[in-house]
Amino acid sequence: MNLLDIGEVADRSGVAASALRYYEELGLITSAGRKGLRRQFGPEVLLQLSLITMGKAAGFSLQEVAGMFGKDGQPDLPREQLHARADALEAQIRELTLLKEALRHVADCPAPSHLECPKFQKLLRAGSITAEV
Amino acid sequence: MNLLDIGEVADRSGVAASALRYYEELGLITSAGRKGLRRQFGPEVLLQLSLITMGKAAGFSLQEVAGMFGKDGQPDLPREQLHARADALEAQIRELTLLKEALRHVADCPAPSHLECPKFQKLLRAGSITAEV
DNA sequence: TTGCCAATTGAAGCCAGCTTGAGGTCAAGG
DNA sequence: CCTTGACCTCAAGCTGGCTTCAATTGGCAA
Repeated sequence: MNLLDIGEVADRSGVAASALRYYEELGLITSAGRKGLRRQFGPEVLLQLSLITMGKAAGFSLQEVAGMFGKDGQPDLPREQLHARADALEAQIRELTLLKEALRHVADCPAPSHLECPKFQKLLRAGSITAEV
Repeated sequence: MNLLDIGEVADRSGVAASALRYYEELGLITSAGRKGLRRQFGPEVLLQLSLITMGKAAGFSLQEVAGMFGKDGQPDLPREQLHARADALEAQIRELTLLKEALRHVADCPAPSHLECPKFQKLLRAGSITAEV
């Protein structure tokens, strides 16, 4: 059988064994059984972990990610939520882009105080989050 | 004088007063002085807070934000490092863009199991985040 | 059979980033 | 002058996502 020890899964997925146990506790993954005390994982867990890792990177909490999987690890995805999250990602990407431009500006603009440089202020104000200054 | 009470700053910036005190403790912002016990903030703090908020939204820790922009929005870093930072941001933006596309795909793809959809797998593998499956 | 070493458990600890609470101060308005 | 309420400090608490620890079990190679 191609069942995997937790250490094997940890190595292959890059997720720490302790984290795997934690995920199992939360119900994000399931072990196929035990050999003695030891959990044995089926190979599909690796793909599930990719999804989990991706979901985390996308800004979902583990609870939210858990909500995206049916009991059998089949994704059961709430379209609306996904689009909402994609929108949030887009917003974050915009922020990152602004930040990037701000950094480049600061690196290149010879003005003594950037906070007073109109170009810089414009960048700041472009953030949706920005206070009304 | 146009100095601001902490409550005023909180209102205008949308950042809670307790958070402002915390930021000051960390050295991210500075109060211009005190009136009795009360901190008085100069108006430039609002711009600084924009920067901080933007950095946070972009996923940086407060320490990192502090490193990018010192007080006054003056960077503590030499040009070269700033550009390196900006490059790193660009990479991060590419990652997030992939992620975003993966999310949209999942939201819209009618395949019964995304894990088996080749398009999806390709997206997964495009991310550096993915385990070697 | 023995011994090693990976895996097990439950509880506790850790970090960031604040928030909350208790108890105290003080500037301004009536 | 007195009250009010916004502010102060310091310490403790909270959430999420793990990690670490101590004590124990048991699979597998020799």
